[in-house]
Amino acid sequence: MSESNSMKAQQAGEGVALALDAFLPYRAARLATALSRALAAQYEQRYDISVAEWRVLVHLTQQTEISVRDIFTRVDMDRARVTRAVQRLAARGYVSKLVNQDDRRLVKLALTTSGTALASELSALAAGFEAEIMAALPDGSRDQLMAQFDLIEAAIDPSRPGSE
Amino acid sequence: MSESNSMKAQQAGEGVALALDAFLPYRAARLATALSRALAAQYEQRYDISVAEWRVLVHLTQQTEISVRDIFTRVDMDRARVTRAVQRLAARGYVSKLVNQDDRRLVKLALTTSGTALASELSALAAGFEAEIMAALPDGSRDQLMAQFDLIEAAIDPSRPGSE
DNA sequence: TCATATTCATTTCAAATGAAATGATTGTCA
DNA sequence: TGACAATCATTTCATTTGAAATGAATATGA
Repeated sequence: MSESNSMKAQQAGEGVALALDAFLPYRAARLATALSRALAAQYEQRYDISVAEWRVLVHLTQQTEISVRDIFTRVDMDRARVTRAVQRLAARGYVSKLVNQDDRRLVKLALTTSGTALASELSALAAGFEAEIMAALPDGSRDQLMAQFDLIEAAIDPSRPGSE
Repeated sequence: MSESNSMKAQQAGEGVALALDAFLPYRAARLATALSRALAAQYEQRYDISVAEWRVLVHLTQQTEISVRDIFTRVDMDRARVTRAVQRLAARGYVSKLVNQDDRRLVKLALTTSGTALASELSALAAGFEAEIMAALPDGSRDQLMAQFDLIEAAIDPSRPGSE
């Protein structure tokens, strides 16, 4: 209320003022947390499921008879985080956990019947959530976004080239 | 040893298999952590700066004489997280922390001389990092991405309409 | 075959996180 | 004016996180 507005941008470091609002890593982080929070708000209380658990469930929807390692390499979570998410899901009967008899170090995860049902509900919820957002974007935006994301990820880590 | 492999994909939930690799919230989260990690790898050890500290520094580059609240509302961090980042930065002499005399509940943050220097180095580093990535994308991708991000954020939270 | 290295999943432990409590200050309104 | 509500920064405390340690199983190589 009394700051002389003449010295507003004085200290701003001359030439090197990074435009934070147009800085990709910052914007990507902001976008991701906004999406994650909004989506989680729809299932966290209703189903008492955490983000990590959600990811494991949905991943098991895609491939079953899978190990902890398969998940955390593919889903970008810590090994410990996956282990703990699986523990909670198994304790509640959504996921079955058997020892892989071909390699007894590995765990063989799969959805149970109720886990399959839950995953279906969650998937439908998620698809609806995303559809609402996508409706605000021009046609073809999803493909465009995914293509751009692929390129960026490839540029960051050349050893993880797009597919597989 | 006992699972008949004839029941491989049986459990996969029929119709509702969400395509995780094309699911926006998941891809945004993956992208954001990949970017954050790759960037942080460039400054964390070299300057001993955390992600939260980096954000506060860069934010102070844009506007000075600012409060904790100004930062955490704009930069999408917890109040406590901002407070702690500021504490560490102040302890190392990068940020000055004064009481705002017009409203003594508020804190008046600003970069010190060495803080300005550090922020400049970090900004240059970040700009270079981003430029490398952007070089892998078609021209105009940044504007396109930012426009799409704006639309998505607006769709998520209509009360936070793009600018301001 | 046996010793060693490697690969998993899990656990441990210290650090980070965030929701709620606290203390200090300012705003509101009777 | 004075009581009460609201706002701000910080602290507290319980939970979450992830790096490293652990234990179990398999691979490798002498």
